[in-house]
Amino acid sequence: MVNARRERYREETRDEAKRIALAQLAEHGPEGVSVNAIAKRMGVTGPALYRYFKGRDDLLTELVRDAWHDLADAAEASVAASEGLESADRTRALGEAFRTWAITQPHRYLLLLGTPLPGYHAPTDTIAAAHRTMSALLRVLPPNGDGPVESTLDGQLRAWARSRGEGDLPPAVLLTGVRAFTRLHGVLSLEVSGQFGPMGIDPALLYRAEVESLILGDSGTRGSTRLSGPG
Amino acid sequence: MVNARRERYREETRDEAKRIALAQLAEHGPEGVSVNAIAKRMGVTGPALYRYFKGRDDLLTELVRDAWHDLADAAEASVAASEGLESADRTRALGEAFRTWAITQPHRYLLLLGTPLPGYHAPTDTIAAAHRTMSALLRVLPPNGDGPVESTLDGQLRAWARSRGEGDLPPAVLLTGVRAFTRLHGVLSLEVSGQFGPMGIDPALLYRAEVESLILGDSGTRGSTRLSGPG
DNA sequence: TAACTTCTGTTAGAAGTTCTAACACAAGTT
DNA sequence: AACTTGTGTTAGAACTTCTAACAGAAGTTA
Repeated sequence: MVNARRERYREETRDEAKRIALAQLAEHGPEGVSVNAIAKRMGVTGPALYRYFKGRDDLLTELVRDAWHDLADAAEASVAASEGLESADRTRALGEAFRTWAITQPHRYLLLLGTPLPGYHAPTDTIAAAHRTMSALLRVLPPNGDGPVESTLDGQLRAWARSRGEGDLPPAVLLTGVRAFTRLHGVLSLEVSGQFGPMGIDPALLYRAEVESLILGDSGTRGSTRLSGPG
Repeated sequence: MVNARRERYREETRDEAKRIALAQLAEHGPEGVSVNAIAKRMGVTGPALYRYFKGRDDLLTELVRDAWHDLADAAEASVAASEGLESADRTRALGEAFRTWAITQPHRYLLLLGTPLPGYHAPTDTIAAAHRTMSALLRVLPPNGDGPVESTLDGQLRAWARSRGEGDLPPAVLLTGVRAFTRLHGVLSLEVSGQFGPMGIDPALLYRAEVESLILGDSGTRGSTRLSGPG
């Protein structure tokens, strides 16, 4: 039988370590997350932390896991809060929520979607959390996708939808969702990695322009099926 | 007076070190680039390499610099090769060239546009190389941007164009270029970091869909000026 | 040719890192 | 009270970056 007090203490210790790791991540980047340094800040010696994490990789994987869940929670919260509004405003709300989540903790966003960690492989519950985020997006986007989709892609989208238990959604809608994500990520990714800095362009304006184009649906869902040149 | 033979040897040594560093980067990621290991593979001791690079950061900065120049060269080569073709086909060609460059050396793409290196600051010639890439894009994209642009963004785009000696291009065209880049990067970034793997969706199809939407110009350059919701 | 300077390599070592092994002791269970 | 489990310690191996001091080769100059 497991002791509850010990279990609670263990969880608190793990949380404290992760909190400090997150601070290190923000300050020095992924390479700067040091088990030894975390332990020192906690007032214990380095090897003590190996009772709580298998190693550095395990600790980082945990941070990735937590971040995905946190992002999914934020997305779902936005969708819940915008219930009753029209699709355009719900999309704007989710778009802002997504961007806010990203730019208030750029290091975390990059942990999820930047350069992958060397030996990292996503645990299944992390993939599920990523799916939650995508589902939130699909729930608010205007249903502009209703045309036929190029056949290869059509099959892949159907298979993907089935695997996540949303086999009822038409491929065109799924495609709209995926493309919406890649477009928003395109701007956010460059913003959080500081690429717009030297350009003097406000990424918020670019980002909102993308959001509006998603709402207008003039974003090539028609053209998306044309995969080769004319003629 | 500088000795030419020594200078040449020095350059060769630097190149060899960078070649090995690139191999390490591909195999073990940015964290796996080790000065010591590079030296060992070259048949010298670790400290010897410090005659050629100030340190690890200096070496990595060099890799970033080279990669930007290489990418710009590839973009310009594509633009030169497609001369005479119509805009749509030139855009397709450049799009494919960009993607090919990225997916044949994902680690290098991520070095440029993934998680930034801790203490990295772009040298001026690197920024110039990035500008070359953008200029190539602007040269082939269809001139769909001719409407008015939201005033704040308009000013920022004008200033940006002036700073790179292309003050004659209208802001709407510049905006089209920037947004084209963010969209293509959105797909590529997720592809090279392996995010589409578990989804079972072929990123090439998504990427080409984005390219086609850029060609059709239905990508929200009209909607781009609407930065807030309707009334 | 001899002397001097510069370049390129060496070894030694400081200060880090991750992580394992062996040990000490407290906490919880039987 | 005896036993098991959890949590911490120190010691140490095998790495890392990077500096300091020294050795010798290469190139320059008198």
